[in-house]
Amino acid sequence: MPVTLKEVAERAGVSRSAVSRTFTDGASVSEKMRTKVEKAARELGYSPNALASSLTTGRTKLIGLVSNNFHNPIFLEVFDLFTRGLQDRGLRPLLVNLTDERDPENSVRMLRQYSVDGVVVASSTLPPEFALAFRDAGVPVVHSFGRASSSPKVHVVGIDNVETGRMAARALMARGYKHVAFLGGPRDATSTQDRHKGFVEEMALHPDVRLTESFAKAYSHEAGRKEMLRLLDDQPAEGYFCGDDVLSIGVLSAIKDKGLSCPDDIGIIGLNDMEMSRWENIDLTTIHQPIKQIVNSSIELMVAMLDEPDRYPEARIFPCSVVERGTLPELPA
Amino acid sequence: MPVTLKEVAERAGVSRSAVSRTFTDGASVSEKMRTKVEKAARELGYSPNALASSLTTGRTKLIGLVSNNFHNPIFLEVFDLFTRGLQDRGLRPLLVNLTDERDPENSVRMLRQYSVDGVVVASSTLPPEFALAFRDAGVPVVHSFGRASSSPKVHVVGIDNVETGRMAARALMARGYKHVAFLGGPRDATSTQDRHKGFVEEMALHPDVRLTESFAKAYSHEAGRKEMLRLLDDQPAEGYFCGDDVLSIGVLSAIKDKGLSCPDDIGIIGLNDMEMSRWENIDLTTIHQPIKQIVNSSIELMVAMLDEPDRYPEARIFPCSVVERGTLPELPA
DNA sequence: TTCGTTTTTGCAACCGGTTGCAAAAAGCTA
DNA sequence: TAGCTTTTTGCAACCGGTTGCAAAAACGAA
Repeated sequence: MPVTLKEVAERAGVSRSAVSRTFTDGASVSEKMRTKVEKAARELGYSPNALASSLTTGRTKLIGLVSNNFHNPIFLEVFDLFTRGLQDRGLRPLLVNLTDERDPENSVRMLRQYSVDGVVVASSTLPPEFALAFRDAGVPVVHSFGRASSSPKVHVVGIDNVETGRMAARALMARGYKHVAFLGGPRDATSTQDRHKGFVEEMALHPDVRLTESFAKAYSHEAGRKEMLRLLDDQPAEGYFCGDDVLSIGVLSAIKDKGLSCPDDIGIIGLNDMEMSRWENIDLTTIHQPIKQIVNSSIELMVAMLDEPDRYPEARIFPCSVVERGTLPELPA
Repeated sequence: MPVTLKEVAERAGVSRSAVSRTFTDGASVSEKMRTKVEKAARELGYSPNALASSLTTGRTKLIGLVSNNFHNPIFLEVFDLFTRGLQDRGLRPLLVNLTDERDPENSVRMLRQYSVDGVVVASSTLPPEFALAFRDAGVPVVHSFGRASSSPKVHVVGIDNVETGRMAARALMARGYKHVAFLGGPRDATSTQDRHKGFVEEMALHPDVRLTESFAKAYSHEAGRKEMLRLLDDQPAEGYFCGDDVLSIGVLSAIKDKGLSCPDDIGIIGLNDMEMSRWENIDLTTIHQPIKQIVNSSIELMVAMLDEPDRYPEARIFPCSVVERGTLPELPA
């Protein structure tokens, strides 16, 4: 059983308020009082109960961190950045795994029971309704890796997925391919839809080039591999823009399995530039998504919202860029 | 601002206790009262404040999930299993990232401020002092993937790392190698020490076989790759037991880089059998660590401890087994 | 219908803190 | 040293719940 304020007060021979004040910064306490209380606290090994104080202050410093894809290694990087960034600001992440959860209300209720100060939805595949549900419940929310609507209802930090689609198309066109393909992530994810849109738009400028399209069931290795194995049975394209990196790696695995080689037989460009894509035995050409900036910006936004809950929603969009590696042929000079 | 108990009580025209009771199971409430209160609660959109109730019950249902390696993909699997398993039991994981944290006291203080009901230390590299510090603070603790001491001070769930070392040695010996090597993880991790011990012990039975040893700085791709590149400049062994899977993959990358091939020039066996090792373009021969069982058992143990805090500490050890894949030559028939 | 039992309900105190307010102490000026 | 300000301190109420206890209500038996 932990030491309480009252015990410290008794030992120091002062009132409970005095103890409370020495532990709240900005409160008025004399130097003499402070040292006396701190001494007693140290001797007793006291540290204040954050949850009890939240009752009166209305602040728990708890932030819900909501995600749904625990099979995509990029989220390990995302969790690392979020946990450290939040910790550095004295906030604590309450991790929520929404795999298999379809009802936003459910998660809202759960996080509200814990009076989280805010919620970060970190996912490009969760429908916008989740972020909205939190907003409607009066909880500050940031949707990281979400879609930047033109009239955003919630704060969004991420990238312009339509533009990345165009970028990928241009990268493939630069190779002179005559048949390219879009192999997207799950159809209902806004990120997939936007990347698809941009890709198709850009390809419309090249009516002579054949374009095929398909979609994997998830942003995962297995889904990418399965879909590609299917495609390879038919008439595969020369170059593929894959939904994301982990999906790309699944695709690479399928290509290798069929005895084909990348980039000689088939070229691949992914999206994310996760750590693994840099590994020399993967060496994936991909579009860099600045996740560090996105996460840090999300955290800053969250912190700002804690002081200003009705802050006007904004979209923060970070530019991406192609990282040339080994899964597309070298560019002609 | 959320609805409170009091408001529900007023609307239903009953006492606050009555409302409280309808939301605590096992409490005595008449059917009539229950429906009346539930109606009012529904209309107001009330859900009880878990933190406030924790004040009197002494239970927050918050579990600290402590880890320090966010660069090893296996931990994404571990987080997935933990978050889901805890959620299923009505518990909530408070994620703590201990990268760069050297002082156990610090993390203890932090988690105590949030009155977590228990702590799971999920790491094979954190020194036992961390788990001990929690225990000494009177917080139920399970060390998952920790070392099973003969006189355990805290609950440990994991594998017999010494035995895995022996296993790996036998697997390499079965290939008839005359020069094998141990390429461990960080020297100060108990898991590294134990795997090393077992490996050396088993190799002592083969005095004719040359044995070399080295250690990478972390269980990470980069560390494995760096160390292997260094080793390859000298006189490499024929077969390597690598600290874990992600390290193995780093090693594979180094091998490929030097124009060598695996398993023809050099054989590799890892440890963990993480999802990625099954990927066809990695196809790592490795020792399977039953992480699903370990995680679930850890959770069960934690749940048991919540009811029985002074439960006598036990070690739960799960057997491992070699998974034959593509990075060791096929076994002679 | 009455009386003893059992169940249901409300009161009030408490969990571990915070905070507005007024009294007490300290500081300053003359 | 008196008189006025400013700072420090303690009191007491409150945050949103829970719970032991006793009163009230419902039940059952005679």
